[in-house]
Amino acid sequence: MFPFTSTHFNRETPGTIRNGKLMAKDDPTDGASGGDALEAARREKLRRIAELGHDPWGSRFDGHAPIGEIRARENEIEVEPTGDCATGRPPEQHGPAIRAAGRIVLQRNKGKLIFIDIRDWTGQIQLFIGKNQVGEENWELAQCFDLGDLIGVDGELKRTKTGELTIFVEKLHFLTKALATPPAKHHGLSDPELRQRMRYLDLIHTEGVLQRFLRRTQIVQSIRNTLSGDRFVEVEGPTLHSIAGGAAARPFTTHHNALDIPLYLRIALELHLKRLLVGGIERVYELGRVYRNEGIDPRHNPEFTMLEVYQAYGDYRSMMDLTEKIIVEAIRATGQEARLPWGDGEIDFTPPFQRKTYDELFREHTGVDPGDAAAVAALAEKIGFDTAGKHPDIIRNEVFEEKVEDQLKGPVFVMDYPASICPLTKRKAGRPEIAERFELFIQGMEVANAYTELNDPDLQEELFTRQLAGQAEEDSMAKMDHDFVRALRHGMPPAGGLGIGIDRLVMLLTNSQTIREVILFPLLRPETFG
RNA sequence: GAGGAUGUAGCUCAGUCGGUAGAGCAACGGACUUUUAAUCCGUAGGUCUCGGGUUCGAGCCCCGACAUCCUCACCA
Repeated sequence: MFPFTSTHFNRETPGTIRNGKLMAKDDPTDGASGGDALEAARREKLRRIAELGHDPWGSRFDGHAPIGEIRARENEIEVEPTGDCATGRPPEQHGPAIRAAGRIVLQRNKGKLIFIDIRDWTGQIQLFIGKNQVGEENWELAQCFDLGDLIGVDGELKRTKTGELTIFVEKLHFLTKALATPPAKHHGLSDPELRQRMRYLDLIHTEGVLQRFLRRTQIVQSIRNTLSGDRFVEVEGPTLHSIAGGAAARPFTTHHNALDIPLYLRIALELHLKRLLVGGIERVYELGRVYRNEGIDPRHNPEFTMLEVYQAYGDYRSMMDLTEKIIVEAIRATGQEARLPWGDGEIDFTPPFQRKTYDELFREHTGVDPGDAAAVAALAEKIGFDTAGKHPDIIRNEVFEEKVEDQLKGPVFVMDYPASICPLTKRKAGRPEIAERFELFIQGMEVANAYTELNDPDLQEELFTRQLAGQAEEDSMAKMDHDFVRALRHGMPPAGGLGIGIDRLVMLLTNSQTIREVILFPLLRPETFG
């Protein structure tokens, strides 16, 4: 039995019901503003649903098939050649018995006949509800349906006269009332702010959004599969750091009460994963959230998902092969081919990706010899950079970021960076000014960053110190991580390490031009209610 | 942090020169048993983001605030 009486659900419905219809005299919309009137009408129907003996908030509903699977049973419909085109009477059909559940997204009332489209996360299908076919009880219940309600149905899968695959309903189940009005049925939500704040509505009503986020899941799952297939193990490092290291970024700060110490949300996974290399976990990765207290734009969100992988006895070339494999497999996992659409154009992910050196690309895009410090400085001045007192590598890199990176449509591995801007990277044998590092650029975006990891504790300590000298004192990231250096003193195997920005990779693999399209709940200022 | 754009009904959007606030969808009432953006008739729905100012009169002009978007800055 349903222990529900109207009073459980009736907040304060100003209208009254006679003969099941709202009487104009006591119209709940009377004097109410638009939104309130819409909700009042829905609450009134909710009350009637309870009166009819149904729980407006539903309960467990077993045995229903995903709509996508139901649609695939179309070929089970048998048609007997008894149709009569002249009278419009459809031919006799026999289809499989179906139980489905979903949200009402379209409704067309046609006298003693209602067509409803319900949707679940696998698809959408039409329902046929005829007054004479479903009986009085079901028909009364159907009068209480609004767009957005969740219902279940039992019926037979057949086709209408126009050939539309349809569940001819025999019994209705009420699963959940929607008190709020959904967006316009064909325009959906277009206000980007509403789409982000009310992602639940965006997922239901904006074309392609649900598919995009499911595809994100496929990509992440594929990455785990690829790594696991290569015998990498996944671990979980701490997200609360007393020293936020492994990258240069401003951290979020917080505080632990019992220990009474300041803490930082992690800005990278690197330093703890390398400690695990020391500890003998020879192939290790973490796929998790990092936090950087910096600006927000179409390519940056304050919290984002990072993959970092470390492989003992590898180097940055092993990481290049792995990066390519991870991306190619991810594309396959989403059911796509190597040439992916991107805006008006496309990106060709056919391996092998281009591999070019930093110097090569510098020369190519600036026409200046990267080894000619004076010429590079002159170019920097021309662009408008302040070069006074700066290390030539820093100047060169500023020019590289300004003039080269945007041009790298890629995918292209940029190899062999100036050592002085890579404090965690091993130097090339015999060429201490070059670091064994690559970054993968696609559409001007840095998607991956990898090193042959520096495992010389003395050099690491020196580079930390040198880095500190150039940092502002209040910059909390600029702290020597003594424990990390101590770990290196116990011997970290030569290794390759890789970081991939998952959100950016998902952008590229889902043709999404902003990072907020691939993050379910991007950071927004809190909304003020009331 | 700087500059620009936007903010009107639940949703999507018009709103001319400063002169009574508009449409579609959704809602409510009515007709309709093969519709599919159903159709048709009728009704109702507004703190024009918020606060000041100018004006006889402001959705519109001016100032400020708030939010979002874009560009730039920041970002190993």
